[in-house]
Amino acid sequence: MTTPNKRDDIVRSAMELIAEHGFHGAPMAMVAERAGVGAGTIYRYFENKEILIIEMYQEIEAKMYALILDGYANEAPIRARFIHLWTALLRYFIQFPLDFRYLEQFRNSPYGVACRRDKILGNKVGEYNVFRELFEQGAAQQVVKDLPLVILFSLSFGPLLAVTRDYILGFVELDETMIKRTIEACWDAVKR
Amino acid sequence: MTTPNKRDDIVRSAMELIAEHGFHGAPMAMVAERAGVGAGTIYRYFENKEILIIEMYQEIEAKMYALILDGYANEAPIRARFIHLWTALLRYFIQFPLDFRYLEQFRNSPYGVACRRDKILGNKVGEYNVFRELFEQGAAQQVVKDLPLVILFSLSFGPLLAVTRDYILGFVELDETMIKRTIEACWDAVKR
DNA sequence: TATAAAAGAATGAACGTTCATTCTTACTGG
DNA sequence: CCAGTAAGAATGAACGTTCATTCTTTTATA
Repeated sequence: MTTPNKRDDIVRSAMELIAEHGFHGAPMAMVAERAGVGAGTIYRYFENKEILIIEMYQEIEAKMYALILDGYANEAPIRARFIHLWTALLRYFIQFPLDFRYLEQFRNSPYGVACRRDKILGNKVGEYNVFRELFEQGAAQQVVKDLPLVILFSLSFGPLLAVTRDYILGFVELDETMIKRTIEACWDAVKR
Repeated sequence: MTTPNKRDDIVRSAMELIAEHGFHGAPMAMVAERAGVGAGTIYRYFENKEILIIEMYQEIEAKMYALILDGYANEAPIRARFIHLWTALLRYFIQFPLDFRYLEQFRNSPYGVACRRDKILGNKVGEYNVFRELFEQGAAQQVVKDLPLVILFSLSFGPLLAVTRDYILGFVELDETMIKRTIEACWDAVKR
């Protein structure tokens, strides 16, 4: 009975449980039960829990990039591009809070740290990265602060993620103007 | 054999393990071994693991407040007070990276979220809070952005914590000028 | 010797993973 | 069109391990 969506059921189930209760609050048995499959079935689709976790992250990342790059104008001014990307990101998180919470769990796990270490210290120079490109051009045009790339990332993503977190935890409401002003504050942190 | 520092040994051991490997990477048996005590001994000092975790958080918080309030001038201008507090906080994290990593683990745990929820929604109006006072006065004097308190917190702590995290993970170096410019960028995010 | 403290072996619950088995589907020759 | 059979997807009980906590024994102190 190979329904084509059995894998998707497992992913959705694991995602909900992990986003809400963390990796250790999502035992495979519970993932299986919620997905409506047998415990062993998961292992037909994913070699083990770690691989399930990493593949889920990669799927979210791909989905996220597709969304924020939609309508992105490569030749627009730095500030406009920044506003576009950060706004799209915040909207994405608002629309898919489960994705955000999963990413947060991932970020704070050994997998996430290792992943980030690779990206930063690995010096994948060939690899294309919208964010890096944006900041490098911004530095060249002297419209963003003259600081290391890593710090520019932290200064601009830090507040965005913190606000998103508070919104998703129900600590604050975000209407259109609040979104706009939050993104502008993120820009203020990096603009020269 | 009541050495007076047995409790401290347990706390230090638990702190190191939790900071480095998370709550689930710090089994009680390992905490005991590193502290040089028997597994059962821990339960003479702490009722259970959860209470150990929470008490450790409270100890760090107290230590942190003592440090950042040292030399804090209540009547100084908003910006100067902001710089003082954020700089002291960053220096504290740099000096005690274990404390920072423990706090991060705690923040991302159910304990930490519940704790924060209490502080924000509990409306502990009577409770004194330097940060809230600073932002409220800043808003009154129109030197900080007219945004909800929660968002001002996120905008200013978000980048600080993100940069600290990158420093502690070894992704970036922080000399005196870099510290100064990072704090100023945090200020830029909230200043009007 | 009596009492409190410390130790670490014992316990039971919970976990990720495996595997013998069952069930479903696809394919075959008549 | 229909048995009959092979292939492989799905299952869930069972396993070995790990964990927090408890219990019994040993040790130190008074």
